[in-house]
Amino acid sequence: MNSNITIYDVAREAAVSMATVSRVVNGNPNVKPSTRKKVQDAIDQLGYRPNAVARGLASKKTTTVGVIVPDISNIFFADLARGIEDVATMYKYNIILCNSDQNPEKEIHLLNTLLGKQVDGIIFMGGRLHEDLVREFKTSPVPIVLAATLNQDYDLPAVNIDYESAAHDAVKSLIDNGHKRIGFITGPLEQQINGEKKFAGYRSALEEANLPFDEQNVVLGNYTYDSGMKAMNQLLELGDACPRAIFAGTDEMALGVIHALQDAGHQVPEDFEVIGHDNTRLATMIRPKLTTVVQPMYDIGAVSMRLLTKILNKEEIETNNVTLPHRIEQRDSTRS
Amino acid sequence: MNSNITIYDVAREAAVSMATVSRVVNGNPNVKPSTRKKVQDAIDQLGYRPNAVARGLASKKTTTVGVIVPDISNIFFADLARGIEDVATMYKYNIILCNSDQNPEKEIHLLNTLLGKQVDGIIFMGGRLHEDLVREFKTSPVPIVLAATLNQDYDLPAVNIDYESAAHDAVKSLIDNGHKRIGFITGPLEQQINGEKKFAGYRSALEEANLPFDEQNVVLGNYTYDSGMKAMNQLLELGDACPRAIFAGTDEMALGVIHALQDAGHQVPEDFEVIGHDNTRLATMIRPKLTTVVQPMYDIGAVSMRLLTKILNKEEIETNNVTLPHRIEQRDSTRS
DNA sequence: CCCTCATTGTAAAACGTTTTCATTCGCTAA
DNA sequence: TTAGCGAATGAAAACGTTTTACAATGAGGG
Repeated sequence: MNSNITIYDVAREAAVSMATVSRVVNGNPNVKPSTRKKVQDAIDQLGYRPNAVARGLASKKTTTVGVIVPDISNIFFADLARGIEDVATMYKYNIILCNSDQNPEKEIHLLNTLLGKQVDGIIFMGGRLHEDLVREFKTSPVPIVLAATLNQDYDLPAVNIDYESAAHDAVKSLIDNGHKRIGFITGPLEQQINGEKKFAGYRSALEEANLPFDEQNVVLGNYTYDSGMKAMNQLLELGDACPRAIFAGTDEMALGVIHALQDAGHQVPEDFEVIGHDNTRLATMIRPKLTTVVQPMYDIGAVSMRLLTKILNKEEIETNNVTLPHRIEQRDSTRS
Repeated sequence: MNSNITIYDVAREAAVSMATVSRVVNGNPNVKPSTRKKVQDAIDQLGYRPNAVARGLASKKTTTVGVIVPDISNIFFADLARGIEDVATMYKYNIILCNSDQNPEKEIHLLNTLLGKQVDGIIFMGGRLHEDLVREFKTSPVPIVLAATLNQDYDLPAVNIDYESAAHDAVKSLIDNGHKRIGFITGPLEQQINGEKKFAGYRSALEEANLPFDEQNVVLGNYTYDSGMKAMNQLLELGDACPRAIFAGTDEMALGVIHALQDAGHQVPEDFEVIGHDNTRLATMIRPKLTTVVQPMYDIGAVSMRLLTKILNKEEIETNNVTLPHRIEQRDSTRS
């Protein structure tokens, strides 16, 4: 257990060279079984624990990957992180976790810190990729994969779902239920996923059904419960023109929407239908249970990490840009 | 930006020795301003980025701490992690995050992995401390602090709230509202916090009010929403003997309780009063909003990390065992 | 003008591994 | 018997820092 036992002590104890000890520790097959045993015994007896830092210096591999997320206390990113961690563990990697708060300067700073720590790779998640960041990514000495994050040119490894088509499907399901006016509560438009993809999906579904686009049906939030409530209340002020079907960009906002409606004396789904996005655990913790687009965050995390290991192991890779399937989970906040 | 620039390259570029470069990088004052500038220029021009692994080997400090939590995807631990990370950043540490799933073998394995990686310290959270683990903790070469985790002998650094008194207060508030029978839905009793502390608080509040303890009013759950529903439904089967006031061990279970009641056609707080524990974000995402004991997870994380830095810096420490204040947040699931 | 001492810089030894290359050993085949 | 060969082992050089011990330089006091 003592931590000042070095490979050299083991070598002396087992009467071999440190190279041989190293071979045993690393499972190198070129060791005679009898010496292997001798060394293993010495290791057990001394309680030797290899120093990963020294190992990292000598081998230039740290078996550690950096993970940058906006905010781990958000259930959404926490799920992602768990997916990453699980497959990291599977491949014997550890995770250095960092919160960026979506702050571009902090993102760059964190990237540099991680590179300084010689991580073997990085998984990044953020709403918007500042061009400085992309430049740094492209010159990075270690591979970087984007999780649930789009980059303009699709030239970085990334794992996403098809946000446009997901939004399209959600809005279409509302239209199919007979709605002519659909409310859309989304996150900041400068984030590509909201501003381009989800928004495009919303519009294309309207167009497809020959419904007019009306700017006042679109309200911006910041992903939170409160912003969802606020957005819905704003919509409610439209009076008769208020859409009776709402597509919210996150589950948390959808909960806010539902509660805003209930607080105003409306029934969901009888008077208003609402559909969320992400399928976090929250979705089943509300009455009525929330119909939502499932974005499999855990899977995105897991697949991102798997993709990273493939790159690290130089395995054959079909595509750098993987798109995971989405679907709509029908629950009780919409009429089926 | 190139990562194969070493301190030696900088030294050559600036025409000084590597020791001087090291001094500049580490802010050692014994460097003439003019040389400092010369070195800094070389660093900037070459895009030198110190290798933290080499630094760690030479200095025996990695500015990295390990964090072991049961499951980061649980909103509760995620909050804790954020608290830890924030003050870690403040003190220039990074976090290696690990999920233990409360599995004793995994906990020991993770501990050893972290020690192998030469972390400067560890923050641990887990429901139950297996004695093997405690033994390892006590012989650890680096300091370990427990976050929201009790250990039998209170001889390890730890940050908690007074769970017994918190539970007592919660139950008492229910009694003060006129209830004679109080339901208690808690987590696994082998976890000290549930089995000893919260339970003791529950009983002492009853005793204080001269109310009888009735075993059938206590139901075990596993912290989740579903287990909360199930537990409440079990209580409901008591018919007329069913307690009309419930103290749930976590917010998530409390949500389950409320929904179980509502699904059965009861009104909260008119027919039943419910009080939760933790004050996670969930508490305000339900109707009625949840009255709950606030256990400040973010603060516990932050204070744990601060305590760890104090130990690492050998700062003066009042007490190894800090108890943070708790309080009850009155909302709408109880009558005030 | 010499001596001493503080200041600044240098050289080199850690730190604990992995890895390269050479060497030894034990056999087999000639 | 011995040359030849592959497998097993060892010696020592990296890896990129920090740190220690010391040398050189320069300033100030006598």
